[in-house]
Amino acid sequence: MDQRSKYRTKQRKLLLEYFETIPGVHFTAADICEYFREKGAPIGQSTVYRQLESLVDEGILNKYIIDGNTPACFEYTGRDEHRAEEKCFHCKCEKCGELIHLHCDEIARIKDHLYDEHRFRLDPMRTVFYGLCEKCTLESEQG
Amino acid sequence: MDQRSKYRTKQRKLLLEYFETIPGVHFTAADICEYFREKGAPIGQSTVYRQLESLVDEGILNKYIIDGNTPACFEYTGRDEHRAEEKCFHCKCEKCGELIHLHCDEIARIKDHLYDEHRFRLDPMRTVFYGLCEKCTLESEQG
DNA sequence: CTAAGTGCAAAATGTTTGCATACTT
DNA sequence: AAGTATGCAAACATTTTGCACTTAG
Repeated sequence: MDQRSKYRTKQRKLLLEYFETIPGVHFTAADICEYFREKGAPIGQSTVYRQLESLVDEGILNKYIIDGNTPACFEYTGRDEHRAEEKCFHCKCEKCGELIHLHCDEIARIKDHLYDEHRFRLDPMRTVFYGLCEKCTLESEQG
Repeated sequence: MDQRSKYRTKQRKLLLEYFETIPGVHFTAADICEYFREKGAPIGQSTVYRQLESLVDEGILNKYIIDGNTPACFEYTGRDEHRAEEKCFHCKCEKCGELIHLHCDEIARIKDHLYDEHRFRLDPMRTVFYGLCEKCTLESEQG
């Protein structure tokens, strides 16, 4: 389970530098491979997968699974305390893919409920609420 | 998108008969294949996948995608309004991988909150709460 | 020098598909 | 008879792994 990186390799630096230029943008492992291949500085796909895993583990990237047959989506959110913040949760629209960051005390209630009633320790940073955003709800209600 | 079955084949009947004996239970496509193989009446895996898809489409089964590397989970809820019951949610332990299936009114509150306060229509079937199960919580607090 | 990371190619995994055959209606 | 479903094996897509080699500390 200890997936943290210990060495500052060239590949890791390249990846981080790139991610910092695209905060909030969604990308797949394949996107990253392609980007560096086209740039003329290819990074092996196993390295990409391994670094992505590390970065998720370190909390530098978020990982979202849209559905089982679609490649996993990643997103750079920064290294900061952003995720230490316990009042933050994420909603992802199943239709347009929009990722919504919410700040709200309700998450604390959910967390307490899960622990008190079900002995489950919720990890709010890891949990993504799927559903429909306002825009897509309206669209699908009309036609 | 029209995945509905038109013929009542032997395989479909066998599947439905079995599902009716395990309402609320989680199973994967592989589980089903194995069950019928061991029973001495094997059903081809493509048939299993195709029937599962149909049954989800017809609203007879629910399908849950836990994460990209885990097989999809299905659950029989019945052919009736039963399936409109949205009191079910899923917790996945990040450590041991256990999937916990909870029936609880709280999910309705979360759903209402997300809609009332954030205009987000939660899809409880698609949403998985990540965290630590009781066993793993205890283990990590001690050893 | 040692531990960790890289990258290739191969394996693993879960699911879908092509097609000849068999079954439903 | 016509339309649909089956089941095998092969194809697919994504991700993981084994291993020899390279690199960071």
